[in-house]
Amino acid sequence: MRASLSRDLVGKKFKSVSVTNGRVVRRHKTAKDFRAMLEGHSVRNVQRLGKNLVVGLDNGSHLVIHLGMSGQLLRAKGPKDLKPKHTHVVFTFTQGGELRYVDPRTFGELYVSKVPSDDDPPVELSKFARLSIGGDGTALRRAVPELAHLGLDPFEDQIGWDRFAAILRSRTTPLKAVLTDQDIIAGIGNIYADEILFSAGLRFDRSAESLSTIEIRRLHRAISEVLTDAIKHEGSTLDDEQFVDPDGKPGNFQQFHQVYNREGQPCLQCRQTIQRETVRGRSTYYCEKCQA
DNA sequence: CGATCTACCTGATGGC
DNA sequence: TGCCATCAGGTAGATC
Repeated sequence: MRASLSRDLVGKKFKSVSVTNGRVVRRHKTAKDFRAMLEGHSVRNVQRLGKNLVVGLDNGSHLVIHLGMSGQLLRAKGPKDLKPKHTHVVFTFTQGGELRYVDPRTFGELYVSKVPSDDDPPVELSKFARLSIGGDGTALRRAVPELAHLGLDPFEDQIGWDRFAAILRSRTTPLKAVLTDQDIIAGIGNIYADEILFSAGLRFDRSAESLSTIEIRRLHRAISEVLTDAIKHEGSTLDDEQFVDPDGKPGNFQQFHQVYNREGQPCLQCRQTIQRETVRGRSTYYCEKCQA
């Protein structure tokens, strides 16, 4: 998503922004306020931190977009292109073309983070983000304080497996809860948590502190490996075709899922039947033979 | 402090 | 045909 938007948006200027469902800009007092912070400004870059897309503007402010469960960003040629149901925001560019935000469940949101000012108190990084030893994540958090609470981003922050070990050692929480806690590691959701745990050969309900050094290194490796693969195959689109890129194109990584959405099917490693369990209201898929 | 629950929404699907 | 329950990529904020 980030790469596709970057190719498309950099250098374009927001001509007008229309908001037809104020809920998706709920951080702003009014939709008008949101519009005013964008109109007349051009896009400098498109970055990402965790699950947030961060569109940098020419005045130093940032448009942040989180797709939630059902959000889509879709390119359109112009206003005569048929608008999908649940189109809540339309960005029109002076160079022509539109970008629409579509979101049936409205769990996603968009907001413009103010230009950082010198009189602002210094941004307080999250406990885990402070462990980063490099990357662009820290600069991004300072530029967008709303994202400072996020934990380590597997690509935007650098962290060795030894520091990763320190994060796990301090917690009795089940592994899956650690992986999906955005304030610890940013960017992993329900699908990728299950795929990462399978790749690492670890059960979702193992206590984080119970991992041996070898297991910690396997998990550390699995996080980058699974996410790198998923990005290479442009993400996971399930049967309802909800996740699509800005051209409406679905991803392909679902074809490579080892466990997610494969209840009752044979494990691709050992032929054992994949199990599904509901944990805190969400599905968890795993192989009881490959994951210990 | 950390861990856990709830509410926020619409739509698809399946049983009766 | 309708009615009801269940499930779906997420997380802020309340509460334990």
